Amino acid sequence: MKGEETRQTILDRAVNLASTDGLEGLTIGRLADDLQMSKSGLFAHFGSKEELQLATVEAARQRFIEEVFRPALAAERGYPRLLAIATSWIDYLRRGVFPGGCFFAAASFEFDGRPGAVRDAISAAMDDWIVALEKAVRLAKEEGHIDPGVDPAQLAFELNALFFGANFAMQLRHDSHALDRAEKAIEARLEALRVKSSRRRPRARRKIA
Amino acid sequence: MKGEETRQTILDRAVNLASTDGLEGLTIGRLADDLQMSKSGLFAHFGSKEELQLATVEAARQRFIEEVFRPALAAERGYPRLLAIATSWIDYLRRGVFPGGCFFAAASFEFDGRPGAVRDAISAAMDDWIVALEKAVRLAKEEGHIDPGVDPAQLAFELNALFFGANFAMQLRHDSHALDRAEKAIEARLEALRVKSSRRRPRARRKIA
DNA sequence: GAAAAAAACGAACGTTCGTACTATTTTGTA
DNA sequence: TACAAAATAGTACGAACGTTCGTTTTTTTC
Repeated sequence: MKGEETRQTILDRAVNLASTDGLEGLTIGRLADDLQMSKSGLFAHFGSKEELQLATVEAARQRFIEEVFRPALAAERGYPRLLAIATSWIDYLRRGVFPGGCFFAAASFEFDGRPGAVRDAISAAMDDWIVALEKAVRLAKEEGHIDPGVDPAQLAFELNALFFGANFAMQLRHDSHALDRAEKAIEARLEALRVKSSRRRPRARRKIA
Repeated sequence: MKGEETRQTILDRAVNLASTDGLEGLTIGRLADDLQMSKSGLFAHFGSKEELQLATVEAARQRFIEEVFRPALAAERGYPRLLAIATSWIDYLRRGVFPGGCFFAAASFEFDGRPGAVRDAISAAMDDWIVALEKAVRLAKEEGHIDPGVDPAQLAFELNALFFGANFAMQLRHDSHALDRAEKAIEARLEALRVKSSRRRPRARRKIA
């Protein structure tokens, strides 16, 4: 059982390293040096560079879910949860959960041009995330909390774009207002769609444009 | 004068390669093979990998200005030009000016975690771009075309975020609606800020929040 | 068209990459 | 505590990395 423990330690470090230097910049030799273990010993845990990368993506996914998604699920379904997810994302960047900013933002832009299993894994993870965002929007609609005319895919697209914009402004430009700007934009966008009615309208049906 | 010509050929190819594989993934050997010239012959043009990367960033910047910014300057100052810049960006992605999507989106996320001259160059280029966006917003305000309460930095941030979001959805997710969504979001955002008055109000003064 | 300058080449350097083997140490269990 | 199994280390490999150097080819200039 020692193996699994070591594996987790390796992946923890790998995720951090990859978030700053990229999944390609993540190298077995450097990772081993960093953890003060032998290249071959580390290598044996994964069998190939690609497997290490895949495991790293999965580990990052777990961390992301734990740090961003799970906490937001505590908020009650509908508008509160939608807002909670968005602010949770901003907060996750603020807390510096990954030292290089958002792991998946970096990974997405690094691998969007190359084929292969790693790219597929990143793509699948991001699909899950976007779908989760869309679902949150849909639930808010069904609860009658937001304008029934809202297109979940469109709103999810815009929210996700603001996340990337925040990551960019913070990490590359060191813009200290980056998170404030993103928060402001998100809140304005969501607030504008909000239905003020005190009457609940669950099961609202309407085909979106 | 043959040298300069070759240099340009190299950089053209380098920019394309880097837009898909990244500036670190761009390797002198592969680039030389690609152009059917010797590693050393190519190398001599730049003297170091870093200089090649810097020259590549600069070449990409020229291309970006030529393909995105310059055409938009044809639109008359104020709201039309602001909208032109935004739609020009979308169109530049649609035309596939860089084979791997937006060069600067990729470069920004690749280098936002590493120090050095290359990162600085990318950062400077993006600064110019953001400042240009802000200026377009400011001019639209001064022309009285949009709500005088608009914060140029905030709006530039949001527009840029939508660009990145479009690039992400298109390149990684192969979402065929990516550009439509971005366009829709941009137009909605700008249209909402628009001042419908037929009366021109140049020199509108108002401190923004 | 000869001489000078610039550009491109080919081979080799030392280093690091991912990976393959075998040996050694550590761990869990009978 | 002995023994099997699992985990880690050590060594070596071929390939590719960025870089250097001396030579050859091409271009420019007089």
